[in-house]
Amino acid sequence: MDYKNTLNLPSTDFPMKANLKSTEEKFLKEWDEISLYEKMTAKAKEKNFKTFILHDGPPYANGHIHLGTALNKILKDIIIRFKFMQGYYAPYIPGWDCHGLPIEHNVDKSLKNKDSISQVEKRKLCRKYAAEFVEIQKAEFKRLGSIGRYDNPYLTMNYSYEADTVRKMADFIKNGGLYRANKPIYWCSSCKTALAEAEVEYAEKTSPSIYVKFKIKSDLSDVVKLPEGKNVFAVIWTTTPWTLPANLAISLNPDFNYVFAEVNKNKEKEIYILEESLAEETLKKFGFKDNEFKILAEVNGKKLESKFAMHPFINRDSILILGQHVKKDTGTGLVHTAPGHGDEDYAVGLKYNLPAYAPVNNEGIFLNDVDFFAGMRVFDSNIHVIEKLKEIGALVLEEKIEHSYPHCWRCKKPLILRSTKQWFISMSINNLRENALKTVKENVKWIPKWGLDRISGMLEVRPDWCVSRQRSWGVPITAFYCKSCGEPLIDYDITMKIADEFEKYGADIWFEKDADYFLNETKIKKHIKCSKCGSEEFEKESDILDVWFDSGVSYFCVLKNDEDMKAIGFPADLYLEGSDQHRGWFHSSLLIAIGSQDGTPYKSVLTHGFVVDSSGRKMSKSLGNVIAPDEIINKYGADILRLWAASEDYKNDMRISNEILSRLSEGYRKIRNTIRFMLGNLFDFDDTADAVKFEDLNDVDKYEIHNISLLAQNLSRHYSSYDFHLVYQNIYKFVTSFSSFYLDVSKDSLYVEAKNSFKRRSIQTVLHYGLNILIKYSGPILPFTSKEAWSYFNKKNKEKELAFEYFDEIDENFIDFELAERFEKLTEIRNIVLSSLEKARTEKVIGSSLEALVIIRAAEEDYKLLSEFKISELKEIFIVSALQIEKLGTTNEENGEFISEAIVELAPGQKCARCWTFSESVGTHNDYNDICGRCRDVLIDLK
RNA sequence: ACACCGAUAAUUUAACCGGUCAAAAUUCCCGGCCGAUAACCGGGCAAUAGGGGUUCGAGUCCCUUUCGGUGUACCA
Repeated sequence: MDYKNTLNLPSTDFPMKANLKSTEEKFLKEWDEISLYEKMTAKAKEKNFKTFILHDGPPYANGHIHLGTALNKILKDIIIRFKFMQGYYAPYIPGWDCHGLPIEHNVDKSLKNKDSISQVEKRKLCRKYAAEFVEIQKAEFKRLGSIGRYDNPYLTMNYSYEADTVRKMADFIKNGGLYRANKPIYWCSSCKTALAEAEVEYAEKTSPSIYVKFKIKSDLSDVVKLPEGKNVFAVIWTTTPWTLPANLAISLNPDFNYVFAEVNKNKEKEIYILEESLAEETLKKFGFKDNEFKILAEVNGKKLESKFAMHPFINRDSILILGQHVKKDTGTGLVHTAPGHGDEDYAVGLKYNLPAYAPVNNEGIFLNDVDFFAGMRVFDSNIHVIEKLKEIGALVLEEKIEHSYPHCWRCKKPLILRSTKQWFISMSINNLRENALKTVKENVKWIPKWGLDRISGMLEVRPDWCVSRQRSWGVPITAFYCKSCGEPLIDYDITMKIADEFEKYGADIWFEKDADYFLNETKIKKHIKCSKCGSEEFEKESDILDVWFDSGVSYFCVLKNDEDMKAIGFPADLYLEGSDQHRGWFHSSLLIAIGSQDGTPYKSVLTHGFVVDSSGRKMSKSLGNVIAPDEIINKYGADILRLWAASEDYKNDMRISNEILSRLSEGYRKIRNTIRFMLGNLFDFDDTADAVKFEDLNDVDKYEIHNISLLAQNLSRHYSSYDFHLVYQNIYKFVTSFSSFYLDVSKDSLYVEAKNSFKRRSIQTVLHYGLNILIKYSGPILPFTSKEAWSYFNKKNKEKELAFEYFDEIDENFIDFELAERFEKLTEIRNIVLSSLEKARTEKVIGSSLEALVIIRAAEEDYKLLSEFKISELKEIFIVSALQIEKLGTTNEENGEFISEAIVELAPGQKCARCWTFSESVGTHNDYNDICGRCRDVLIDLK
């Protein structure tokens, strides 16, 4: 007879095969229909939960998302979902960075003739372009399972955001932090704009490396005694020959000593000035042999201050000045100084009242009044400058040098330093630098903690923030210039009024109306006059703000001014971005918030590493190792991608490859299958009617309740400290051990015992308890799979959506370490039994372990432990049909301890056709002669 | 150039403050089961990047080399 139908075999419709792609798409539609996120927030608000604010750093609205952005969004989503389930009100407002050069670039590229279009029209195109990518990325983020206020995100190009950006700038006008100056800044000749430090990339570049001699004009007799009639030269080194036309000085270090070396040059003797320690080496480099040069004298650098040299090819003096920036690791110890083309040059030039002379236009072309090189592009001119130097005999040596050189982050072309008039936010006014350094140390938790060192290091050395850009697509700097004298006018009240205009019409209005509109027609202020010349005619500033200012102001626009965030949003509990944002968004947000006296914008800052390939190299098109999120989602599903994001420690770089993903899918399948098996065994279980009280549970069951409760506590802890890889690790470890021990052991009772038997209900109670925890704690990481599992989980009073559920408090009574210890010791004995069974199996004594009779010859301690259990219990735990326990003699001594051993024989009796256990009771019943007594009782009961 | 981070079996992750033979799982190999079956169970193989040092004891601390990543930057 076939007894299969009399067993309680697992039954569930939860499919074994996930088919994630299509179920995910189905669920996304459902979530959209029921407005999942809105319901979650409404519910949390209603319950007056504590708040948790994760402020989204805006990705740039250009192009499709890549794995890096996907990783970031997934991590954020895990946190948001966890916080909600933990009973927080955790509103999440995603944002996008919409202004800026890259978008303007792409719009320019799409135009046939970019100069034929007005600024206003171009801005419209940029807005449209950005809006399109916001929609594309929004769909891509939602596809990852990310939830948030996607219906109403923050966009830096929203009118209200643009207005708030200007209002925040107004704070800097008011407190004097914003100033205008003519000084060297990074300039991209191709993009024709100034750039900030955050927009500069360093790349290897080959440059000329030349030594040039400047003839000394001044009389040096008061300093040093030299032979009459010899020309004296200051020898400098530079890698940017094109800056020589702008040379105004030569810098020496006041702490260095300089030698006068006589050299034999074409049978004539001339004298070179070089730094003492570098002289010999350098002269040899120039080709002079030991007997071809002679050191005549040595003087301190200070002595040469304010002497004059002659510019090699321009009729102008070059003054010798002193500066600490002169080093002796490279060069000659004499530094060519062009205050218009270098930071240090500018700084030292200030002391000597040298102008920031930079005769180069915005395309990087020499102005018309530059002798010899007018009209040339600066980098092209290098070779001509060298030619010129050769021609006039001023070139001492020419080489090539490979060095890292600043490049534009957008067009990847080399940058130049060029002094122009720009707007800056001062690091010193209002003690910005000092205050920022103080607050990052005292008020922010950095995870990992080296984040503090990183941002502090940057804050310590960074120059004033150049915030103006010579482009169209952005928020204008609301300054004016007097038409007759050029004096700038920038005013707090006017700016605040302009902000109101932006609120209504967007920043576009700045480009549509003329200066008069803002200054007079709007009645902002009447009859404004130039403070310098009294003229009433003004023109508008054409510069816009750095996009880092836009995004940096997000805490203000979103956390302080958004309807949903007001009063609860500031400061944020958490900022979470890639570790490159220490110089980006973390930095700009901080400077703005501190600079405008709003306080620290974040309480903690969490950073993650970058996505790299399986061998640890970064993904790049040229290496061909780029994987698109889309590809992974279609092949494996978003839950697998999320599991990947959770499974690795994101504080380091995150490796990804097809192999890694397919390994991960195995892990996923294990978790899914265990859930499925648990579901299958609960098909007839009603938790309110059938659950066994904890006190009454069998010991093994109590032991598992202990394990599960401990698991829940650990998971909660790891989630709270954002250690998702430990969450995954723990879930996974639990699932495998639970499956191979408890589930395996329980199968017999679950299948064979009567449906409503205590034993079966006791186990089901554990399964129900465990499944509830397993599904809930998988929720933040695997929202799709756990939603699906949840829908099959029969529990009274449960929410339809897992996302509406909360984690349950763990009853401390469920945790019993003493009990656990007993079972852990028992597990050791079980392992001995299992290995004996394995041996017997190899020897073909048995196949299934149920064919076995096990005789345990137990050592003293083990014997004591075993006698605390009933034989029937132990039989189940070892999954054998018969068991005998004996005390061990004196053999088997190892390290002075007695080790228990197990002997395996074929079990007596016959195999029960129903439960497969071997029993002597099989064949003793007339009514059911092929089954055991236990099964017979169950069947009789069934009737 | 400098600073910081990282490198654990074929793969991915563990190992608290330095403490016993470095823990899992997946892959692979061997076997069982055929009532979770594109499943389940048992067994086996296999690692601290290289070299030094501190220590009774080091994956863990220090130095160094290699590789990878990130950041900083006045190489004029």
